[in-house]
Amino acid sequence: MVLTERRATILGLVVREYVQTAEPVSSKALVDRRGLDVSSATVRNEMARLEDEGYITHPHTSAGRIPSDLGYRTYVQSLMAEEPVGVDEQRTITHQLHQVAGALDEWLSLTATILAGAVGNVAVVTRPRTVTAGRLRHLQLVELNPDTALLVAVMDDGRLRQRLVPLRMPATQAQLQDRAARLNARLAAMDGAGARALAAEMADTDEASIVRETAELIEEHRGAEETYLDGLSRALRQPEFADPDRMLDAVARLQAYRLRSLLEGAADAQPGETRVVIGNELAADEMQDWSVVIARYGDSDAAGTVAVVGPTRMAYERTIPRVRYIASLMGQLLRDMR
Amino acid sequence: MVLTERRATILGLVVREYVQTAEPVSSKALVDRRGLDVSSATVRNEMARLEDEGYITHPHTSAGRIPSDLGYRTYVQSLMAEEPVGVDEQRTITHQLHQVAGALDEWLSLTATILAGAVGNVAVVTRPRTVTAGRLRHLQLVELNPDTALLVAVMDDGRLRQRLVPLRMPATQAQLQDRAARLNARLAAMDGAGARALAAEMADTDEASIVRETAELIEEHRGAEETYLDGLSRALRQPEFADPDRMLDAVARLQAYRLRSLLEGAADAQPGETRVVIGNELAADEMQDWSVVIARYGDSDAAGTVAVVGPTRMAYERTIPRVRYIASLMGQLLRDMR
DNA sequence: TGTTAGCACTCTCGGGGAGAGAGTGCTAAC
DNA sequence: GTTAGCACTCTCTCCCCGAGAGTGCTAACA
Repeated sequence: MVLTERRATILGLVVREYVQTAEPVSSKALVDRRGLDVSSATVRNEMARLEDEGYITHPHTSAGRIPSDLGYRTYVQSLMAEEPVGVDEQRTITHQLHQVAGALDEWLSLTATILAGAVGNVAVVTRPRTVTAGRLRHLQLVELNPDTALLVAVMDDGRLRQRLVPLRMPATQAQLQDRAARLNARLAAMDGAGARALAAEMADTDEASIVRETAELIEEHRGAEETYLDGLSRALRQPEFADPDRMLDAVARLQAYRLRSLLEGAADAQPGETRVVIGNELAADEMQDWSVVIARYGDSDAAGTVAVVGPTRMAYERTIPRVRYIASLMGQLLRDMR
Repeated sequence: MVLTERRATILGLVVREYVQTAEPVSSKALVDRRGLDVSSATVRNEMARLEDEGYITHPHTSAGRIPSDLGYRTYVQSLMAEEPVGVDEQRTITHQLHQVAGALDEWLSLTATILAGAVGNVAVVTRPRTVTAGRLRHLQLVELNPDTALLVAVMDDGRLRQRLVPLRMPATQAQLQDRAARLNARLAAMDGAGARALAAEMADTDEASIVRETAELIEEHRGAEETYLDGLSRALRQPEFADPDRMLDAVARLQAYRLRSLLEGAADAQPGETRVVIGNELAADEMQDWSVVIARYGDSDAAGTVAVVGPTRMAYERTIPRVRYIASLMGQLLRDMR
């Protein structure tokens, strides 16, 4: 059964009104506040049909309607008009972003803060990862004391990893420098397995153990995903968290490391594409009240994720374009960096 | 007016009982559950005196007593018997800690998690900083593409900082290497001001701009404090946060960057010393319901902070020795690293 | 003089209406 | 197909009341 035009209008109004007020929407409220030119009785009839078809529900008999997940989905898919990011807002955002150009991690964390502020929900940003994700670009050895050196690895996604390595033979900085240069020649662009293989075929010297440590660093790096999150305390002010149990639940759930499963859903998305996952569409059973708006940024060389996480009652028409905008900005900045 | 022995006993019992139950403590409860061998009427008399002297208070006429900040202070100072960290607990902790030896940042974040788990409150750990805090140990240049290099600075506290530098003259990795070696000779152990002065007296070349960027990195690094925090969602389960407003307030307040003022109070503490700051002793007016147990770890070369933050109703006898134990472990590990 | 039993008093907390209000679904008329 | 009217349902809030917990005071006792 396809939605008649009027029912679609009413559904749209129900969603907008509910998103704004967080109260079940009555037929009368729609007529009075949204200027429908039919009577509330007609609206009630239509609402009953919408409920039959699964777009809205009833918390109890004498309450207004709230959108179901299907209702939100339909709204996002075909009823909503996106609210574009205004010129002023664009200017503010780019201005804030350019404050810290140069240091990727500060820049990512700032992006999460800006996005969270723009949409009033929790924002998550992941550091861009290269497709190969885990090849060495360069390594360096720094003398700390006669029998310890600091091994610094620059990975192909521009991230650094460090580790202390004990030296059996004391070495000066100049000697370490030479050694690093030699190893760079052999290890450049290698992945963990390659480095491991190389270490295996070397004699048991300090150099072999450095190669072994490097292999470990590379593999460690492959698995590590760095996420930046902000906006929690503001998101918790929303009425869905008025109950302390729910609030506690949200806090526990939004620990960065638990978000991964939420973000995985968009791993295959193309940069430029923005996905919306609503309520029961989320794989995680215990997150049925949540929605995620998610986009990938970057290009075929290196890509990361930007997302907004919040209750299903979310201002999708604001959130979606803002996630998209931030993602495109980040893609641009990432290109500029190279 | 000095506390009589019996009043001291009663105060101690009130604190212990209240910490355990989170309910105001009645005279009857003390006699029944804590085995005092006087009548509840006598206890009531003593409680009235304790209240006159400011050690305990009354939420309302017909409720039991709860400790005041002075009551907790007295308890911590002279009534409490510390609950030592058991052998099993020690083993568990050291075992967990040794899982990640080698990578300082993972190790710090794990420490926060372990401590939070051990005391059931929020734990905060800061990365050790050197006293000079902001001298360069070593710099390195890595070629990214013909006109950009990655500047990697190893700071004297072992932390890395990176920045992209544009090159006017394209350079190969080998050339960059030479350049880095030359600059290292001139910049070694310099602070930000020194590097800045050096840049000023150099001709306007790529090298000068690298030195300038390095100066900025050093100064940036000086100001940066890295804090690791864990245990929030567990701490929020305590009854003091049953009210959603209070919970929200706590979440907003415990954002890592707001904790600095709390931790500053112990900046002058010696490693080995554990400080307790209770309620109104905290400088921050809006944190009067909170207590902080704090210790410094490290030595005269490099030191950081370990702290537990929670409601004034805190199991001090458990928390204090655990903070101290973790701090001493960290000091040890830090020594081993060098 | 310190301790204790007894008792009146105070305050909170939870449950149980009761009434107001909001909103629906249905019916009948237009 | 639309609408007015109306009975009905359900929640929400307020208020009241009784139970219970705990105190402070007084007077008796050791």
